[in-house]
Amino acid sequence: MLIKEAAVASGLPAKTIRYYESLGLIQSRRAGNGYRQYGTRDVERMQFLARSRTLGFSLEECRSLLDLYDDPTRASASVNALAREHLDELDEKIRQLTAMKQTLIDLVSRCPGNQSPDCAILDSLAHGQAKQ
Amino acid sequence: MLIKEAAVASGLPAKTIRYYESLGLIQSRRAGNGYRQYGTRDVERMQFLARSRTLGFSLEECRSLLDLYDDPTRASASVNALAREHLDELDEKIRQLTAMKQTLIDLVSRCPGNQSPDCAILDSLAHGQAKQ
DNA sequence: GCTTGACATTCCACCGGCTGTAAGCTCAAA
DNA sequence: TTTGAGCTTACAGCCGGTGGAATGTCAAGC
Repeated sequence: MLIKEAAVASGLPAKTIRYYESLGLIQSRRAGNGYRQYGTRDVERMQFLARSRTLGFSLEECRSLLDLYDDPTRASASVNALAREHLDELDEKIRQLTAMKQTLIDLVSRCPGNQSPDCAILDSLAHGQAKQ
Repeated sequence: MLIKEAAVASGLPAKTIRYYESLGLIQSRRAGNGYRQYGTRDVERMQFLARSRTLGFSLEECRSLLDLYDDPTRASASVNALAREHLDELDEKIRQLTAMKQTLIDLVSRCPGNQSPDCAILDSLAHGQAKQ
């Protein structure tokens, strides 16, 4: 199949498939006219990448996951460790975003939100009085 | 004061101060030798930006916040609306990351994490069986 | 046979928010 | 006078794509 069909089948934009190939995450055969040609295995690989990205793995992590997937002698402990590390990264991001959110909720609650110029949000940004 | 002192005082790296100036978020006077010279007001502006960034506002949102800060005829409702929009963005990001986290927790719990190659994480990435 | 339109190709630029590096200028201290 | 720190500009790179230009290929319709 051609790239567009593979794109539809995998959920990755054609542009992204070419980009992933340039990074060595995907290979392709070429037809006589230079067009990329894909089979079921290729689409499965694309879906693997799409799902990994959906879980927030970086492309380098995706590369490691694909390497493990391709290696029949892998230990599931390796995959597990990679996933746990990513879980830690997710936790840290969630923690940071939640801290931002809480501070902002507090500020918004103390800003009258009317026609007056007085605003706890700007005061806090200007003078660092995030709390009280 | 010179850029390094302003950097220490504001918490922004000197490089970032120059970058913000290139975007028009900060202005600077120049001494005869071409060196940037900053005063207390400039450092306060940098701190304003640093705090806004800490809360996750984009640089364009920071620009709007600074514009409002500079405008004595502003309505706090404008600031409030900007903050609430950002709060929505934060909520959405947290929601996505939490969804990733939950899926990953589930997968990790079903991966033995031993020397065997069988792994629920890879199975799920390969065949989409995220649940069960 | 010719045109049209939907595909395909490569290559380069851009997004945000910096960060690193290189080449060169300025200045105070030893 | 020379060193070394600090300043300047300009360009490249990071991540994960996305957009666009210029060009090539192919099947269908006239």
